Amino acid sequence: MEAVFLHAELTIGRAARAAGCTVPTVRYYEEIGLLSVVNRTASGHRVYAHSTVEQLKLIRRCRDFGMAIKDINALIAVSTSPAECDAALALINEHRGNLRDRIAELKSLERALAVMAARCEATCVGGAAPCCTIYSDLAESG
Amino acid sequence: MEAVFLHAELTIGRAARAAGCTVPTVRYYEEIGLLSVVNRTASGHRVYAHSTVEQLKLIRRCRDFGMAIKDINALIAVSTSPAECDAALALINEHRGNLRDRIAELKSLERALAVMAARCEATCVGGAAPCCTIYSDLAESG
DNA sequence: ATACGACCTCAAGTAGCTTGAGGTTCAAGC
DNA sequence: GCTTGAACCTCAAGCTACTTGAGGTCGTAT
Repeated sequence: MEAVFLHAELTIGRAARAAGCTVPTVRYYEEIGLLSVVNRTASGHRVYAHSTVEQLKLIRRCRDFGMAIKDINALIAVSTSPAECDAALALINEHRGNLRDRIAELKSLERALAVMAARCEATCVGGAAPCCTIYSDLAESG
Repeated sequence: MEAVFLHAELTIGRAARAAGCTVPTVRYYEEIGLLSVVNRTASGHRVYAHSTVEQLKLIRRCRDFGMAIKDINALIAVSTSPAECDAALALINEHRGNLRDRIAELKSLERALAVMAARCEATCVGGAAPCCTIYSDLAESG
């Protein structure tokens, strides 16, 4: 008897692979209540229905988007009440704003580092100036 | 006697403000050995010399740049051996690469979210479509 | 029969701090 | 000289989002 798992039901390992995360991560999501508690085989192994795997994929995708778990919980919460499209859209747009802010921040950091590297290369020619500009640049507010 | 602290020596509160972080953070840096152990007054209050405050500023600036503490430790380590400009520059450039990768990643996420939001606005006109596209978009691999 | 991978639970570790409890010390005003 | 309130002290625990490890069971292929 090997057909214990129907085509739509997966072990935790296969569910994790389908969602692109690790097995302990899946168990962790269940533990904190982000993923609904799943059925078990007689021996205690978890069995994942197709819909649960979809839920897991959604969670992973949101995490990959940099969303915090509490925000994903909020998104899932509004998804359970039908036609709460406005709320979902608002959450998505809020997160877009966060992303844009973070991108701008990182860009300015990268520019500052580029300036520092260029100054070092110009000043510490030969690679052995004891007065390397990098440390003084780092210590300055900028 | 109020001139216990010379003009170059600061309390932990002033040092933290100078570096733009909190007091517990400064103590934490000392605890983990990132910041050197400082002198104390007779009553046990920490006293920060100008050079220590500069070191703290450097640490905070690197953290603001998104560098991990172990990387900052490496940078400080090369800074103690004179003329290790090459090593410092290599660390900086490595971090620039990390930053650029992260920026590209976030940009693609933002684009994907923008597409999702646009699709929702186009499909769920009126804000109450029960078939909102956001959830199916999120569940898809993208 | 035996090996081996995949599964199980529970506990602790990770980064980089923050927060809280409970108690001194300092500087200023009266 | 006394009191108030801010700033300091230590130690411990909490936070996010997981990962890692120990020690054991289950499933299946040979």
